[in-house]
Amino acid sequence: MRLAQLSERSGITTATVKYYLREGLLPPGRRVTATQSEYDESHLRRLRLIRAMTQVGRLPVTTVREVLAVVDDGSQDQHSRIGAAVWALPHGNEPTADDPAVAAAEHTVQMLLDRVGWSFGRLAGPDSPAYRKLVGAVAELHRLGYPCNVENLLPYAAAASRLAEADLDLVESYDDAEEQIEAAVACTVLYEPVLLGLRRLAEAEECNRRFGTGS
Amino acid sequence: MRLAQLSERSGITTATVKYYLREGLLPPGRRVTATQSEYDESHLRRLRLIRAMTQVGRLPVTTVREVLAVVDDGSQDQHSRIGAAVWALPHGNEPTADDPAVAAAEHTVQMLLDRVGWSFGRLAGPDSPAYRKLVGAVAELHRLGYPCNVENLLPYAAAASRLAEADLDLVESYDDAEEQIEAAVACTVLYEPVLLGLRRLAEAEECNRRFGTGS
DNA sequence: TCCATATGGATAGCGACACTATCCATATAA
DNA sequence: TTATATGGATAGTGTCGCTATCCATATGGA
Repeated sequence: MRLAQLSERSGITTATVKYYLREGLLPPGRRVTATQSEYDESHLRRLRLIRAMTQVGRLPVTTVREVLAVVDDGSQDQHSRIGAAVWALPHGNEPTADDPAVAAAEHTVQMLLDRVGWSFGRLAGPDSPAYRKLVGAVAELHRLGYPCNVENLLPYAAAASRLAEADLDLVESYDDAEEQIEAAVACTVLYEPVLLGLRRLAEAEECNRRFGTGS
Repeated sequence: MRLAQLSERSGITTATVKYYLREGLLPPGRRVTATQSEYDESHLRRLRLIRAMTQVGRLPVTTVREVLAVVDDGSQDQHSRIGAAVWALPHGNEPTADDPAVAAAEHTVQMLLDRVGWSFGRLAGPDSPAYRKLVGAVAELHRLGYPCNVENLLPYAAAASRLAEADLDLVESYDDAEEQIEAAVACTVLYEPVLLGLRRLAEAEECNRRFGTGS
């Protein structure tokens, strides 16, 4: 498969594919002559993964590059790579240090994690993007004066726990190791808008149930 | 309170406050002379709400304007406004019509909603942003070849349902009508990164439990 | 053999967006 | 009186994800 066909089958313009090549998101094809390369199905899958992260997950390309580096890192064992790839995913504003709201948030999060008994090994330590992201979000809630204590967070943690089981089940349904990692990344990202959309629908439904006349 | 103090207490530069005034996100202050206005606590709360939506929710300003229009719309009753404000919140790429993946997604979503028994009145019909967002997300999963049938979605819907109860409980804990609406919007937006962060931590935890040696 | 077409590579430009900086006439507070 | 602040208008900035253009080389069908 050459560039034009790769572009056609993926629905991405050649200019954009070249851009991804340039940025190191898409590995170069197998050089068949000095000025031509051959691409295969793995390049198609990679393009899908890139689009999932950029278009759906709205991750900046630098983050995508970091995630893909982990996906491609053959020096780690399979399970570490799944964890590490998801590890690298989060984005968004990092919380600023030396902020009292951040310290309070960190405390809240620690109590929550104690309460639900998440031990996190090296995959989700206090330096992991997911943890930082969570602390930043809780800090923002504190800063804006909205309630966010352990009691408020518990239902969220319980929900997250059940979703993680479903997610990992789905990942384990793949046989190929490479596809498992890609699925872990893609599904983590792609199910986010699903989750947020369902939550909003559920809020509307609950609104109706509590207040609505139904009309 | 005048502009400089509003800026200082909110931590937003005067230039940006002026920008929000210009864009119609922040209502003008009470004109005290020809060249000066007086701002109050409601302006501070409004600024917090704007920042929650723009900084945390990453909503474009046009969307923020639409949401705030509903928040300020006195012609509707309280409960409709809560629903309507959350209704207007979603953003992101609208699914393109005449796409087979969208049709399939719509079918899947319909079956899911049947299954969980969400009736949605006028708050969450098939034209609501939340519904469109959900369909678009499911379509993207289909398009990229990842499994997303009713069975996959059920745990997500169940989780969303429980979270909605917690969210509405929190909203109802406010006494003031205006604050209830603001809290509904703010908490819907502000708890999103919390939820996504917890989900990623939970995935890491589940990864550890299934595969990890712990070390 | 010839030549339209495609390729990889490099570089510059674009459009959207959320601010940000500057300027100005007026008005206020010390 | 005079330094400072205000509302208002307008233009500029920086980031980011592409997109368009150009070019020397190579291919492959007539």
